[in-house]
Amino acid sequence: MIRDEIIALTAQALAAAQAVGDLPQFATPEITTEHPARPEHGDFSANLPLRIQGLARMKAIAVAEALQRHVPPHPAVDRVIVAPPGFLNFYLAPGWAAAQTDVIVGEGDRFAALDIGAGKRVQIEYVSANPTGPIHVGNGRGAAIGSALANVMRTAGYEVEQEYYVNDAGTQVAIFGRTLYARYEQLFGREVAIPENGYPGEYVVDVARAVKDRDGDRYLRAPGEEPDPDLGRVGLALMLDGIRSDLEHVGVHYDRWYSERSLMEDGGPYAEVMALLARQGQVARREGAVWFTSTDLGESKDNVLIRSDGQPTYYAMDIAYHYDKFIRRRFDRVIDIWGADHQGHVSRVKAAVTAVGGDADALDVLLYQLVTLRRGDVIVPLSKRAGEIVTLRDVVDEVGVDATRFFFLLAGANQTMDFDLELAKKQSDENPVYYVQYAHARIAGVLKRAIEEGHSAEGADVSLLTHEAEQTLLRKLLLLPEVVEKVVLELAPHHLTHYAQELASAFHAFYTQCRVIQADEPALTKARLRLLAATRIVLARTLALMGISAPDAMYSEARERA
RNA sequence: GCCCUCGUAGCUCAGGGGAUAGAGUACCGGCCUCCGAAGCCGGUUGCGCAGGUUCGAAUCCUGCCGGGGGCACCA
Repeated sequence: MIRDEIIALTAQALAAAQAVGDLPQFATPEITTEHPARPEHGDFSANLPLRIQGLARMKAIAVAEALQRHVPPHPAVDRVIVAPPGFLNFYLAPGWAAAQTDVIVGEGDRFAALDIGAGKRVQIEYVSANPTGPIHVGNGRGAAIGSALANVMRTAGYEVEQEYYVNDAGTQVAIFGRTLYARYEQLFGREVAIPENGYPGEYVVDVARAVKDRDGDRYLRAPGEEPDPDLGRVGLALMLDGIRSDLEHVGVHYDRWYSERSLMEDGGPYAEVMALLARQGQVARREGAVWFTSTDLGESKDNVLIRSDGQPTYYAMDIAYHYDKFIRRRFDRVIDIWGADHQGHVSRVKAAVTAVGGDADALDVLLYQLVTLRRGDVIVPLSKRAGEIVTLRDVVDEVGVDATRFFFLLAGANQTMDFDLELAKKQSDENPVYYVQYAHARIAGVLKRAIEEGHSAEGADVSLLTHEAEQTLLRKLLLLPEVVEKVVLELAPHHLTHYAQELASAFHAFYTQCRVIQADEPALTKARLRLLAATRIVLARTLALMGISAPDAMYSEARERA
């Protein structure tokens, strides 16, 4: 990408200046550039002179001037200017920027594809919500982040596998089974209460009804008897179908649904990893339980692996799961995306990964802050155990898939986020996603009209793209590779939404100022059609990375009403 | 009490060592004989507080204040 070429030019200038003695010799620090906030400061700015003024024992301005003399010529660079207090500012050549439209159109869907990943296998596990309840709003945030990150990392050259860890074992599942059985019994007229710590949600009744409609009373036992464990499994499978369908509905697809229960199977990771830890002397039996002696690894405390009732803890299962990720399946990188309420779990899992022979540095745990859900001024509890449950499906039905995903990607994962359902509903027509999609629809509209009127970009002379609005738009197009890189390096897909808005804004400004189709300006028309084609590709790419559609026409409820 | 995280415009959020801190929304005022006005242009408002490091701090460090999360033989 062009930014790397600017960096290379700066490095070459430094080496050349040192070679002829304009600058003294010293170890070269890492060279970076940034995009100046003000356009008059150029397209790229290097602060190298400021950073090495001490090493060079010269004033930053003098260093900058020395570097400036040695920057090799480059077709992309129009000029290099020294600016106080010691910046080296690069200005792109307008003709070169315009010519990039040909590159973009030529690369098409491959534009902004990078090779940071170098084919490394990365596993991204996200959502992984308990199948004891429907997918709710908080899970939706994890879904949007994980899915977008997977898209971007694939574009950046990683081989990505997306996975959902299904918690189909353990205490909560057992409680769900008992709740379901109580609901099931109720459907047959028995006056039983759901368990005290059970799941009060109506969806459990729906599941019970679905089972009854399909299988009748085959899971019914004599009053007072323990529930049939098969009922729990059947119920869980139905819940999972719902979860899968809710996620598919918002465009989230997994390569694999990994069953927690399967960890326990014969020859499975659980037995193997427990034996490994025992062999390494990292377990201890105390107070009837089996502990992982993680304090030896720098953890603040030991943790229970097997409870005194013989049941493995969630932590033990998670160790087995990560053993499977790192040792058995040998992923080069593993990214877990969790709600911030799992924050305390991070260092424990990393310690365990190290203990079982994995590389803890290859594990990134991306925590997203919980979503505060509101209806106006009223806080809606997200907990599945509380009365009102607002599902992801509810939100999507109200504001649409595209707006939901865009909204979740608007804030950085570390930022707590407000999701006001009333506002989201009210603003559905003004959501920023429509601003971005509208840009795409406008382009599609013009291109369609151009074809109808017999125009094409064939043989376009893009050097005619000299208007300020055209040049601004061109520069935005060239930014996508940098955005992709930033998202990957920071594991921060929210940069996509902000870029998308900037790009759309640059396009709308261009559209207003520069008429594309002009019968009496055939050459300019061709050039602008080429610019439109390139813009459309970049915009569609950006939307696709976010998992948002790029419509050729906007659905127009507002216009139909008008 | 200890650990993590966040305090940026009225509101929702970017920016996370650079040059005059941005966007959306809200509010005010302009712009359709012309490719879609779900658009464009202009105006108003801000880095929680106090020290420190640096040529330069919204950004890094320390303390304080405030919000959220965590510190189970829960997941």
